Amino acid sequence: MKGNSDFKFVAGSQDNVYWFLRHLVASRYGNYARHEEAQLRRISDGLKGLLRDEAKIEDMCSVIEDGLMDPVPSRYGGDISKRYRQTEDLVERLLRRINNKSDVRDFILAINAVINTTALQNDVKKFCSDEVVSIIDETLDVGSCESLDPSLAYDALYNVDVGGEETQLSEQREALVKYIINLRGKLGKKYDFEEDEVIRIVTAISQEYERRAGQSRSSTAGNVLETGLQHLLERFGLESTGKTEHMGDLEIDNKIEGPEGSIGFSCKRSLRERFRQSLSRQSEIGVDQIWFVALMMADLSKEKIKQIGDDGGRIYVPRDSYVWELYGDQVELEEVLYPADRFLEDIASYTGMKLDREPPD
DNA sequence: CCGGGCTGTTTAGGAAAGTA
DNA sequence: TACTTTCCTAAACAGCCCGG
Repeated sequence: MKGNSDFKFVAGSQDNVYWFLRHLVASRYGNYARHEEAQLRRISDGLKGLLRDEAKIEDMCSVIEDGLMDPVPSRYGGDISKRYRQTEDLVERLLRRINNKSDVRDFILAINAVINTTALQNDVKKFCSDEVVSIIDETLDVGSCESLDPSLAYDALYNVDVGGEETQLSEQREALVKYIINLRGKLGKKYDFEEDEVIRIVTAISQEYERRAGQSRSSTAGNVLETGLQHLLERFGLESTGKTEHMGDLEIDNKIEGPEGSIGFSCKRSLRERFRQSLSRQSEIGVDQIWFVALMMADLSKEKIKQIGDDGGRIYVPRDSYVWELYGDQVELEEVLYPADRFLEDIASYTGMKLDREPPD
């Protein structure tokens, strides 16, 4: 523990690279790798010099501590800055693992790895609005059909979701595989590591990379659906705000205001506990109803559907889903549960707008 | 097995601070 | 004053875990 006690937990060094990576990225330590890449390079160069000169370990630790703290402003708004406190914690966690020269070498390896994998993450081709638009247009058969079919709207969103998942994951994996192949060669030749040491380092990097990559996939998935819904509405000439709105803890992804009614939309892959945020507050956001589009049936319990209905919302599910098969004809759910192929036409009739089925030139 | 309650990393966007 | 940068918070979930 940090503090005055004499007890010190002595960590094993075999997972050094993993922990160094983890700490350099952790948000509780200020996400140092994202904010101070250039400084990490300087620290790494400095340490390499000290290793060559056979400097004392204490001097290397000072270089690490001073180097990490140096670019971080200590005060903010008359108080100690949050980043400064986070960086102090980072230094403490790193230094307790650095006791000899091979720990320093591991730290240098971790700095290189974190800089390289951050670059990989940034360079990976994102599944962006161009791809969303083309998958939706292909599903609707825009270009070859004489009249757009609104019943394909849900299929289009579903295809976007599946395509996004596939694309993003395989791009991220491809980048990692290339990097690891290259690194593995270097670790064997340049550093003379044993095979099991190489594997410990390579898996540390992979494990940490996936932790970050997975989080970012989750982030972009929501955006992809929002983009998809907006494009669908545009294709069928339904004018919408196209932007998410926050009213305190309440969020909707899109909004349509027609002459006869207004709808707030909430697109979700799955419907977890947060959907309640959007409900029973329609008036605050200035819409008559909130409609949900959920792609995954997995956690759509009857209780949840009822709750959406009690708050005057609707949810659209595909006709060939088990949810529709079981609940589709239940009188108590008829005001809340609707088949997905009616989604766009229901929007038009509820808001008093007209669907434009004309394919673009 | 389920659902509630929580993780961590990401992004967006607002407030505060810095600069021309 | 107007613009830019920095700091910080909120919210999302191609998530996670565990008690009843």
